[in-house]
Amino acid sequence: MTAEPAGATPKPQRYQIGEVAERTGVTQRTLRFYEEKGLLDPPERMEGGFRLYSEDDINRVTYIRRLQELLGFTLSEIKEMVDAEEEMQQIAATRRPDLALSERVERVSTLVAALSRQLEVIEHKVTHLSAMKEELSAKMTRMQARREELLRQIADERRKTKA
Amino acid sequence: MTAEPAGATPKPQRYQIGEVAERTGVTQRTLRFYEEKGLLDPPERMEGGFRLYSEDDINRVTYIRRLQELLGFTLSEIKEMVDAEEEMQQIAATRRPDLALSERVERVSTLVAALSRQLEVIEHKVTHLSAMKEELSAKMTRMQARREELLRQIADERRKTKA
DNA sequence: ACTACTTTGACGCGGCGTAACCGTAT
DNA sequence: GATACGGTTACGCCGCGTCAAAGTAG
Repeated sequence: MTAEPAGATPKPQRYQIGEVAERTGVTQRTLRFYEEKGLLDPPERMEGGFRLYSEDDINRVTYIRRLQELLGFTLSEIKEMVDAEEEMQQIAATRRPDLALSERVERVSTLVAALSRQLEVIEHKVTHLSAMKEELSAKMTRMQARREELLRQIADERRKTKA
Repeated sequence: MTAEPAGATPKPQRYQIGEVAERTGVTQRTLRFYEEKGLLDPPERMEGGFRLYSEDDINRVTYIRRLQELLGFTLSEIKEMVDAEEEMQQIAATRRPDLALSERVERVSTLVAALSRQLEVIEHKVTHLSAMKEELSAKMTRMQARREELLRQIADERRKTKA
């Protein structure tokens, strides 16, 4: 019986901190640290106190890491962003679509602002990286040529010594 | 007479730490710190002890910063790279091209290795950034649509109230 | 003699790494 | 009950930011 009884909540998969660390590529220390700083909200625990993370938690971690490593945002900047995102989802889940219409516009707007900030950073980085790439590959070819030249000189040297 | 007397060394431009900081976009603290860590070699000083940087020093700083910010290398990784680069230039300048031929091949090789490492990182970053960009712009359009929708709802609301 | 700039300390902070010591899972 | 894994606490490191107190440049 792997099928769910109709109407039952399909018991959601949970992961211990070690597996989450492996899958996300961060250390356990980092996971606890993010929690401490409010970037991850406190996960469930089992009886003995072991943390149990959900898939959503994992996605959040990879999201945080990308903002950090690829875009270079600080953790406090990232916190603002994930907070905004979270508020959004709560609003989307709430079934009182009325009452706070202008509020909701506000949230969406701040989220759009955050997204466009991120997009700007990305484009900035991509252009600079491309320029750097050109430069480096040019230098690379020069160096390889130089290396060839030196190797030829060494070969000549050896022939002389033989003769 | 702005022309150089024949054979005279055209007095090289030097800059104080403040100007260097401005031009490179780092703080004075950072410049002193890089020097302390051996990333910049100690610049000249004037009588009273003020640092005097050359154009080469400035280029080095911007080079360091790009490796840091765009590629995400640590300062110790960067130190290895600039050290290799420096050795190369010394070898290129030295007018005893013989004697250390195999040595020179070694240096060039390590430099090529460093360059290809950098290129790898660049390509890795560019692909991930592009993917992220697609994702974000998709989300962006969704959010903007949502915003429009909400604004329309608000307009409707107002018409009702009026009526 | 003024003002702007620079010097060397020294402490602080963000973002974790790394034990240490103890409790939990299986 | 042995072995692997996780919990908290605490100190350390990197890459600087930020005074503070004193000296130099022009």
